[in-house]
Amino acid sequence: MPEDLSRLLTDKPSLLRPAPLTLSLLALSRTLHGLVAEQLLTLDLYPGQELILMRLFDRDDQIQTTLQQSIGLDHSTLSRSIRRMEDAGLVSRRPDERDKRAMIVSLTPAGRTLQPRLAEIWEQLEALTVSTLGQDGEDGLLAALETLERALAKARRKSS
Amino acid sequence: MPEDLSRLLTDKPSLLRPAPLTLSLLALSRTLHGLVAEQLLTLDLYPGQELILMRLFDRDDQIQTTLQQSIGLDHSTLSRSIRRMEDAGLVSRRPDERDKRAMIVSLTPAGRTLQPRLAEIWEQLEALTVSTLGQDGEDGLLAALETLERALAKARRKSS
DNA sequence: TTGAGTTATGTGGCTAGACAACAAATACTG
DNA sequence: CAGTATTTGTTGTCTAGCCACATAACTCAA
Repeated sequence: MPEDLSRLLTDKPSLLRPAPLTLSLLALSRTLHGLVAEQLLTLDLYPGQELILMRLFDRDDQIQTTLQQSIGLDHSTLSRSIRRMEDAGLVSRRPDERDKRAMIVSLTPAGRTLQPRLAEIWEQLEALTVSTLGQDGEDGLLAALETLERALAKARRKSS
Repeated sequence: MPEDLSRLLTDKPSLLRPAPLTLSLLALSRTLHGLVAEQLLTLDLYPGQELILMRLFDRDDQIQTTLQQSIGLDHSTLSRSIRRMEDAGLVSRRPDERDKRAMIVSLTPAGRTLQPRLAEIWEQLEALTVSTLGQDGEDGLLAALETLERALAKARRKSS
């Protein structure tokens, strides 16, 4: 194994050195995404599919567009993801009787099976972060993250 | 415009309610990614390409594998991204004389042009986050994020 | 020197995600 | 009521990113 691994990890691009917070956020974002993807793969899920499942856990039999709006991804992304989840046997689709354009997405028993296992993943992640930071540090971080998220979301809306 | 937008935004999946920190991190991660992608697109860059450019800004004429190791993406991802950047005229590639397997990636003048514009994007992002949090809150958040990132990276290494 | 192992890169195939174009059904409006 | 506009969903095409496999070149040891 390369013993200069730590050197590589701390070797950050100099363009990002004047932006330490942005750099940290980007690094954390990437690591988190990889970690989540890794955990989801143990359930044969791909990133993004868990968002659909969690919405259906809360309320089953939803119109595709309703799911799309609550999740915030593009409708074309949802269309394809849901089709793959249908192929995988996690959800089923049927046309709405009243609005023949709409498709109602429902959980299958196999899809519902994933609920406790998904909950376990989030529990483990939360336990890991909380134990890393300590309960006190966690509260402050949580507030800061939420403030930041709102500000960034606002900034994104403005520029679009 | 839908006036229940705020309701939708605060309508979080109940599975993630017991994991508020994880939820915040995921939400922030997604928003940040979208915001960065949006900014990069103004430079005709796609997410991930800026990582390659920043490494080349720091040190030009790098072997592809060296770039890959410092960035941490899969070599196949780098291979394709660099080829597209070559097509776009941002970098050039030539085989190494000594090691005929290796490809040396170099910035073109057009690629170097992006350095100040990329720096500007990071500056704006940093200014946005700092102004949102305040200088004091920023320091604490920065420390927490770095601690978290290390812990998550470690957790990911362990499980793989 | 010859042959096995390693390394550097590329390619095929899968996923997510965005945008654009389109069809079908519904809603609205003159 | 007829025609237009909006909504819903699908598909095509681009990007990133991963894994698995293949190829060429280098390294090292017998």
